[in-house]
Amino acid sequence: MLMKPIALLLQDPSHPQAQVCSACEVRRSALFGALDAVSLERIHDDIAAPHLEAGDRVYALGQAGTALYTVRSGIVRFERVTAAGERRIVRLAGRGDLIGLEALLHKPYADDAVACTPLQLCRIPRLLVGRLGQENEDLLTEVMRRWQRALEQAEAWVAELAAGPARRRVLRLLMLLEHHADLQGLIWLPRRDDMGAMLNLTVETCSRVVSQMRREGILEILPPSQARLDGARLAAAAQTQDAS
Amino acid sequence: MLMKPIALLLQDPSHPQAQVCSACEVRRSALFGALDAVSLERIHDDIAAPHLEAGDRVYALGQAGTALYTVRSGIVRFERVTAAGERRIVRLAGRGDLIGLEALLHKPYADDAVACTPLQLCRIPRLLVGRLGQENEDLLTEVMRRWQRALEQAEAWVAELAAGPARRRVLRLLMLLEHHADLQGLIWLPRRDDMGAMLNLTVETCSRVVSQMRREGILEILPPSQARLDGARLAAAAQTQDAS
DNA sequence: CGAGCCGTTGAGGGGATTCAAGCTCAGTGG
DNA sequence: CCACTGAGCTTGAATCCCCTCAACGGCTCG
Repeated sequence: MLMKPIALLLQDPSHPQAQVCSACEVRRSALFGALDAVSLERIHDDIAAPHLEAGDRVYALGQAGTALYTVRSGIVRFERVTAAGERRIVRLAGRGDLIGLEALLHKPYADDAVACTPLQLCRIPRLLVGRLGQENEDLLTEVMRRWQRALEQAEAWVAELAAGPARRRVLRLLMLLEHHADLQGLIWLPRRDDMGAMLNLTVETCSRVVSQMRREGILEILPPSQARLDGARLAAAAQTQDAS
Repeated sequence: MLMKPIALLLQDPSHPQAQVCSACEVRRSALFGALDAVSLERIHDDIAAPHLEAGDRVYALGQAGTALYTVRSGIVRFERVTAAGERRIVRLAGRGDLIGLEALLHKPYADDAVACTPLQLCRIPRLLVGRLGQENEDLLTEVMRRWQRALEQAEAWVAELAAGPARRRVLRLLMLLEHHADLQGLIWLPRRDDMGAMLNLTVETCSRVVSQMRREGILEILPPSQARLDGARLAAAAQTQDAS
């Protein structure tokens, strides 16, 4: 059978998902960046692209997961309730990240995954990855890369965000959020209680520290839930903080 | 070619490592538990079984890793230095755990890995896993399972050990160490400064809390660096702590 | 316009840190 | 044999940072 040229294939209206995938701005960094166009063709029908609002839940802890998700835009937080009954946010995922990997292992999800901002996802059924993985070595390597990435982020969270004085924790969080800034250079500024759940601080302390930084010109608050950072002052403040 | 019976194969003195592997007490839970005896035969020559003392380093952050390790006995800690220059322990690994997974991806190690107790390891060259992985689907699944396990442990660390009052953090740490208890029911009791690096507390605070728990009969300190836990009192103390 | 959510600010108290001193114990050498 | 030493652990006292409790303001929405 003759194979169509890739350009035509990806514009074929009989493969509506083809256009989404080929146009996907995160394809280079996304899971299926490891696939060639021919492999890509076969998967279009299986992928949905749900859209969520801030606060919506992607999946729930304990749920028997049958899919993973690529984050095309927006930020996802992973949270769980501690043995002491407190809500804690243990990690964030952003554009290009692959979440819900545990579904591949037929394990229930290990956390609640919640949208922090409006969210564009690609829903990838577990079986699809299993099928492709048998033929395509690179795909499995790519999956393992994502696992390692998540692990490193979780460890960095322990080291950088869970320790030190309140001001330093907030500074480090802002530096992390800076990496998820949108095209206009705006960051998502979490609600104070979410900050608290991330940094292990109270709402009041978060509010005080953020307000202080606003007065110092480190950030400019732009409702709703956004802010513009002054990178230079932020870096300077972090420097000062770490020196002490 | 005729295959030898497994029992003979594994006792074959021409495969000295065969005896170690077949007798390995962690084989059921170890990486190569996914392999059959025939596959197992081929790998013996490639595996070394180093022995380390407490304080020795398994590998260093940034090192270009060419091997992963199975922990046959003992406890390993993963530590890194924060941007603020403080040493932080971000995770532990114990018997049956597979460490240094990032070597599979040709990435440098993400942390320092240090022996907390005398340590028996199996050193598994990266190339060996790559070779076996191409033939054996289950092996790769098993590797991914380890990755997920490490991720869940890191997230649990954030949620349970990095938050709450000092007494609760120490209680939770003891409950974690309880899972790594040896045959006599003794746990590894970290030095106070290591506890501090795990729980984000000062040496003095750790000392005060541990001493208090010793007076309460929750634990009995047995130098060097060991202790016997009173499981019931520990659980009761944790219960009380979480209720508040 | 009142209700409710979210953020902010103040005052007071508490738990961890800081600073400091003394303790135990193993190793060393006179 | 024992004084000496240093590392690790413990304890005390003072300080400080964050938490708790409380009140208030801005905003959205019914």
